[in-house]
Amino acid sequence: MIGMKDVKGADSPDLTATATFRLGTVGAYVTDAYTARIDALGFGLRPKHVGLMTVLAAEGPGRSQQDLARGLGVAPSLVVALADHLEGLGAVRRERDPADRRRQLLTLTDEGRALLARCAAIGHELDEELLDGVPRADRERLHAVLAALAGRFGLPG
Amino acid sequence: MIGMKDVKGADSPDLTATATFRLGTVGAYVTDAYTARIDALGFGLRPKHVGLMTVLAAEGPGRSQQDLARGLGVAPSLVVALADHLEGLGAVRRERDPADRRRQLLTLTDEGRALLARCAAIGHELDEELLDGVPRADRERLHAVLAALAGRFGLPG
DNA sequence: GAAAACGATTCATGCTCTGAATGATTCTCA
DNA sequence: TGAGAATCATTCAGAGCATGAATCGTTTTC
Repeated sequence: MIGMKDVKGADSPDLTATATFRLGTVGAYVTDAYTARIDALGFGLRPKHVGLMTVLAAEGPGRSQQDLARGLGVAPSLVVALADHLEGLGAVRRERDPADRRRQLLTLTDEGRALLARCAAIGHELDEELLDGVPRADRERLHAVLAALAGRFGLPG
Repeated sequence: MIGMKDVKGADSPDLTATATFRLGTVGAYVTDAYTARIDALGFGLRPKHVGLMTVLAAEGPGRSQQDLARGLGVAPSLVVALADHLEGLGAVRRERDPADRRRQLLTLTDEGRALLARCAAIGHELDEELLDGVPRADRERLHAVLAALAGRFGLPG
């Protein structure tokens, strides 16, 4: 039976054998699951809100919205909406930069840090469920490769 | 300096340390890159079109649109639009099931197979570029883990 | 043979995101 | 110094993708 599926012609390249395909489908699935979890918190949070808080926590306080937009890879106008919502939750503070009053400096508040911590905890819970049964060595290698790729692509984190 | 970042309180759980976060961001990045490539083909193809062709190729001809919708995890009405477009390209054939004339049986044409092959080739090219420099052993392990997860989640492929 | 169930299709709508236009502030440099 | 270019945040209209309800034809059930 070996080779039977090739009877009709040359071996067709299999898309499902690519990392591109697997990363895309698995990534979308995981993101959907995560979206549902943070939505259940009831604060109207979407992954991009968490992303914004994450870069805010990572790159220290006092980033302009322009910086954030670049860091997140989104349009500046979207950062406005994200920041509006987070500000409404008290998770983020907006202050005009005294040195350049065009800029809005965003800072994560203590409440924001607490909220981000909850979102991070949800991520860890989800990891446990999704990767249940995957050997620790495999998990670590997966994480190492993904982190390396993220760094190469200039992704946040 | 060790532990300095914890000065202000308990060690905050780090979202960027989760597979959830990494799979989400890296997956979205890779999907964007792939979307741009297949778009450059000029056939108006989006990842879901390729997904539809992929399950059609994998699960043999003669699937109803209802089946496909379940397999892809999308609403049946979306399959209509996807199939419309692919039919317009000559990549897919629509035939009423003689045994149940409510059903539309979708079949990948030879042209469809050729188109899918091109899309798969693009995926492999992208793999080469994105994973350039990643050791073969790591690539294989990455793929194995992702394939296992995809199977567990019931994803196509 | 009537009613319920099922499949495909259309359509209106929601959601996310973008890019252009606007207003305020700062920078450039003649 | 002062006029025009550049920069930042914001608003707003609109594109694009996906969904769910309504509809029509077909089949199943009893």
